[in-house]
Amino acid sequence: MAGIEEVAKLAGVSTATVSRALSGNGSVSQATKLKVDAAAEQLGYVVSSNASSLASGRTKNIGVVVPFLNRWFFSTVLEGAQQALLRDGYDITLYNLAGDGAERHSVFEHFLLRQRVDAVIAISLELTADEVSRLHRLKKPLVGVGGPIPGVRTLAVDDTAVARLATGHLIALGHRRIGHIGGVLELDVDFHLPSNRRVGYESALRDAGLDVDPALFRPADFTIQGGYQAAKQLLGSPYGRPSAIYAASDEMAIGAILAAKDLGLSVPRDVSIIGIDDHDLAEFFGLSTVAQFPRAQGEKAVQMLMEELHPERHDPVQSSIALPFELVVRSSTATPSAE
Amino acid sequence: MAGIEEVAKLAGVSTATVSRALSGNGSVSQATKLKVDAAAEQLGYVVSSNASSLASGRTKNIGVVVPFLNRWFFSTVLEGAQQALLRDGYDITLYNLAGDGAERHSVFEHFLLRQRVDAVIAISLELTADEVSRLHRLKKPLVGVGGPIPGVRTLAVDDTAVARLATGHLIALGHRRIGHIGGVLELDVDFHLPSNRRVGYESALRDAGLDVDPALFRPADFTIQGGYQAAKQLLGSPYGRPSAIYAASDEMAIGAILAAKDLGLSVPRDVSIIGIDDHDLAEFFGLSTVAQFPRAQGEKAVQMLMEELHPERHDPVQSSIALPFELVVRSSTATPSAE
DNA sequence: ATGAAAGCGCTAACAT
DNA sequence: ATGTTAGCGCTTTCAT
Repeated sequence: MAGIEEVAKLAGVSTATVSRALSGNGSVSQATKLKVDAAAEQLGYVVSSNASSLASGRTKNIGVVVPFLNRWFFSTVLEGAQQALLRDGYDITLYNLAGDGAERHSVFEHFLLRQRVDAVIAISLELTADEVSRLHRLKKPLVGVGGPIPGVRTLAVDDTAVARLATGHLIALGHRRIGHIGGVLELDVDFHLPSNRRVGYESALRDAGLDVDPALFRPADFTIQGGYQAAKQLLGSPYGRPSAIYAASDEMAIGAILAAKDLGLSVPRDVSIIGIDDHDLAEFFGLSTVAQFPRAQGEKAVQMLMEELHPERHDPVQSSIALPFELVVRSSTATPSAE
Repeated sequence: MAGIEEVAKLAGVSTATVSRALSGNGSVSQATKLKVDAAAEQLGYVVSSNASSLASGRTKNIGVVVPFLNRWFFSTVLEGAQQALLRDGYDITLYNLAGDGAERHSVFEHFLLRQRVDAVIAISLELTADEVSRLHRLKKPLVGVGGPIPGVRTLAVDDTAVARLATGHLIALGHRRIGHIGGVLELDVDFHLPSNRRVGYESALRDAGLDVDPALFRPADFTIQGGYQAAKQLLGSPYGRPSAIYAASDEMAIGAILAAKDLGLSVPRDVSIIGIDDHDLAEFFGLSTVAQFPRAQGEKAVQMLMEELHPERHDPVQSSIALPFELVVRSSTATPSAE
């Protein structure tokens, strides 16, 4: 393990100059920079992040906190963030809050606060006021993705508008009885999106002069399984069967498609189905959906943090950003067939 | 940010004693330990990981390298590892090698070597000899999960045996024409499992005195989509249609189930299908499979690293471990129907 | 543009 | 069992 001193010796300069040359902070002549780079290269020198962090107070490391890893949305945001950070020379330290409150507590008490990170990205996590204020007190920039955190800059699609768009699509096709598979309320206190996605649905119905029928709502857990079961119940009833279903996530929508098939119903002839997300599998299932772009969300979160961490290098921070979303019509939605 | 000095002052001891009391290294009387703990608690003191790492040479941080994040196997291993590490007070720094070689190169050149980690877990990644030797030179323990790395302790199920078990199950049911959906060879140089899973299939066939018919093999990319397309081709042919399909992953097997349905074939009456993994969705689809336990694999990888990092605290290292796997019979496999 | 030197906040000998 | 002290390997003033 070559140290900075050896590089300095080989390049014939002081360690201070090596540090400046390699980090880009402070001015170094073109000529010496070249010498230093060559020496570092030759020795295979890599800075010790610990020594560097200790001396500078910067860790070049971002903490990312997620509630789950094995869900498409989270892992995709994470991937986007990771790639953006890699470009800026940052590492990611991952905190997975799956599990009980004890785990969560320990993450905050002992891990995040260890000064191992320069900033934190919280994905779909509603942090408590206490957790937020601790981070603030440490002057760690914090940005949320996909879930509103009070007092924190958050990157999230307008869930109500998204829901209205999905529902509106069905209404525009002529559907009048539109079922909704939404989130379980008890589950996932961290999510507000289930209720927002329901609010948008209801407002779209009302705007179209349609009644909101509570019998047409089924809660589920955002999984394919959950969507399947909810859809079976919705579609099983011979009387009030909806001609269309709007599910609050693509995974649940896919479950609904499978349920319809198993009931012998044809999609979209007998029932139209739309989801939200544009999940990897949506295309395969021909699922109409409202796309959000989690990978881009991850990248944008990084960009926001970089602006806070390096104000000099960036244009002024835009405090609030409207995230894009987009209706994607595939083959799971169509005009309702004549009764 | 309270420092160790303030804690020492408050507790009325030296910083060395605080360090010992809090870390558990070195001996401290019960009484002073209590005092120190109280003082630290009162001040909200948390050690600076950088200062600690710099002084001790230990980072309490493990690097985890994965090729993808949004695949069930990887994220599940990662989750298992994360949870195990949390218990031991370790953080995870995540390196995602998705993307091109440049990214991979930069991960190794500049990230892993920054001395930010005490050890590395490589998931389903075949590291080059050069990459391995660099890690070795740095004396960083390295363990692989799910993919064989030459010269490195690897945790992996015996893929050949697993494949033989899956195929054997079909043979035992009486199937004679057994198709196989396996990995694309060009894709994923990092995986050897596709070929091992094919070798096991072929050897099971031969053991049973059955011919290996190359027409019954289709490559796919380990996704549901890929499995669907491969299965359509396998099942579409009216002549040589296999009575059973063994897919090298559950995701591909699920694709095969969907393909069978779309072709109007009933599973398992017209065709039996088995996969490998015991994916989250396997139960939902009634998929018979050979379960491996990725979460446990992640935990075990951590355990191995801990044994290397803290030999004193652990029983002697078992160098090689046979990982468990288990046939799970659900409703996608059955005796072939009479011709 | 470059160098000298004082820390960054801890840990680990070494003493006692 | 506890204190003293010398670093760990850098970055960053402050000079020049």
